[in-house]
Amino acid sequence: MLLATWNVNSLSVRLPQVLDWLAANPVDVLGLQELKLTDDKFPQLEIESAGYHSAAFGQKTYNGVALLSRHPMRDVVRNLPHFADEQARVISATLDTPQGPLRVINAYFVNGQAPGTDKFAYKLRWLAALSQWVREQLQQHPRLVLMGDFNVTPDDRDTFDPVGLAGTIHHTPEERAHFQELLGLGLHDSFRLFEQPEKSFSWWDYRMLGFQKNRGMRIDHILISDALKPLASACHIDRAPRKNKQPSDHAPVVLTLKD
DNA sequence: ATGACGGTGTGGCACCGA
Repeated sequence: MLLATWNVNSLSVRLPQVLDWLAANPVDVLGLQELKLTDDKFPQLEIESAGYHSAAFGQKTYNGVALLSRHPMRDVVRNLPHFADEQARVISATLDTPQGPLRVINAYFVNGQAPGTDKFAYKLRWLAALSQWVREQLQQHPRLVLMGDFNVTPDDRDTFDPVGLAGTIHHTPEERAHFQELLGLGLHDSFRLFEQPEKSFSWWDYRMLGFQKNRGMRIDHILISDALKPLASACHIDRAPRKNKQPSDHAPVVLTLKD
């Protein structure tokens, strides 16, 4: 069973790449972020033709998330129930897989701009609300996955310049403490369950030849619950789509679970 | 210190992302 997350930075622009990628990588579940389109413009038919059920939660211009699944989905929840938010950032659903139900939370975490800004304060409030939601969901769904664009580097290993970028956005102690809090709920960073190449990143700046110089960050993650941890057999970042013409600035992260 | 690149919306640019 394969699960993946990918910030596509506009699904309108990236749909052909998503369909190509799914044809080459027929994952069971794909969480998408930054759709940047409203639900009436969501390409449900094209995705269905590729063999996927879908549930979308979009908005105009910014944000927007969706879950694509080869297995039927139910109990879809949009955004964080106890956190009023104008921004479409979270979609949760239960997938009925042959191995049993799997709860998947797919999120586009707040960027936060810079410490000390209103956006950063919003990020910290949003992170606290997310933790509460994940805590509740874990109580009901032991087989749980939290995937998405976290906009947090968990560790100094996860950034190209840990010294120069120390304390800047995506690298602050507050953001990393929230990441640890998620792990403390009983989740595991599936990427770090396996040996990985040094300087493994999932995002690279479009500017200044970021990808070519591997000046990136690992900010896209797939966290899995205690019950799923023994089933994880591999996790990798697929850099291939970043080499496409008109790429997203993010690359997909792919997790393999044993059946 | 700033902008660099790319997407959107709307407009001749500004805003946002990370």
